[in-house]
Amino acid sequence: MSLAALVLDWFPANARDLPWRRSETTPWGVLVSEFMLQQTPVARVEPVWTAWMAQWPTPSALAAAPRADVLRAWGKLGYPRRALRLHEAAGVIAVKHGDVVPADLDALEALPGVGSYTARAVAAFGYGRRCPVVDTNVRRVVARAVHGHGDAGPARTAADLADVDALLPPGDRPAAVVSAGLMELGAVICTARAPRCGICPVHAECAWQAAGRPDYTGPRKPVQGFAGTDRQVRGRLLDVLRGADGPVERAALDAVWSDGAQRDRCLDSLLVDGLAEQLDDGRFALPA
DNA sequence: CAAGCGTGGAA
DNA sequence: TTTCCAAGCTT
Repeated sequence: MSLAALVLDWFPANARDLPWRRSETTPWGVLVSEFMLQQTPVARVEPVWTAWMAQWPTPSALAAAPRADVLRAWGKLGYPRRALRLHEAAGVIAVKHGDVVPADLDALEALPGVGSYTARAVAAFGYGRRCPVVDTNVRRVVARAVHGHGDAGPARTAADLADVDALLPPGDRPAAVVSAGLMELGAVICTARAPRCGICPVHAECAWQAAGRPDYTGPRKPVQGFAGTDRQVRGRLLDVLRGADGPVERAALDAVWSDGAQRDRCLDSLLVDGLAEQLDDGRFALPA
């Protein structure tokens, strides 16, 4: 039995019941979920996605909202520039695509905040197309099950796509199911640390098992620090703006970080990014 | 192309 | 406590 066939058997019966996977979810709902899931755990996304879709069920609905509302709804998901890009993308979809999320890869990738992964995920999960989807989960599953390595090394974009393309069955529907299944496998079974090989549906066909599960010896991705970085400072500044009912005095922002030079630099960068605005009276607020 | 971009749960 | 990591994108 092939890897794809094993995944095809396993996934429908074992898939987590995530709200964006339900049959009534629109491609717009899928796109929103993919934005939120970029570098962010499923558990944190679920409640935000549900509230978001209730408030903005279509691209045009989101596009009509003030950025401040969008940033508050995004809450503490992290990387708030994603929220602005989703807002922008919604505007493009509303005016250039008749309020319908495009199914075409090139049109999808032209949207702000949509790269190769997100475009392919929308095509596969939103439209049921046969379209190789390569994320960190899939790369790890392929590295192990196909290549017998302990983990995926640095991305090899074209080769990664070819690897996955070679796994997918020919039809749109089964290929889309396998794509979702490969991601699910990487998320819940073939995990980065402590993979659950004992209950893995692909165990019998896994090259890593066959090779005796050798350790990964390649280069490790350096883990990003956080404490003391601009990212932390920006997060604190934005948290003040999100939590305030209206504009805040500079003093309220000064209080969140003692290093004035770093604080000023971060506040400037938030203004540049469109995540904050300064009013004529000198106070600061989320953008209108 | 390497670096920068948030946040918080789990090991 | 510290470290690692979670469905990437942009410049």
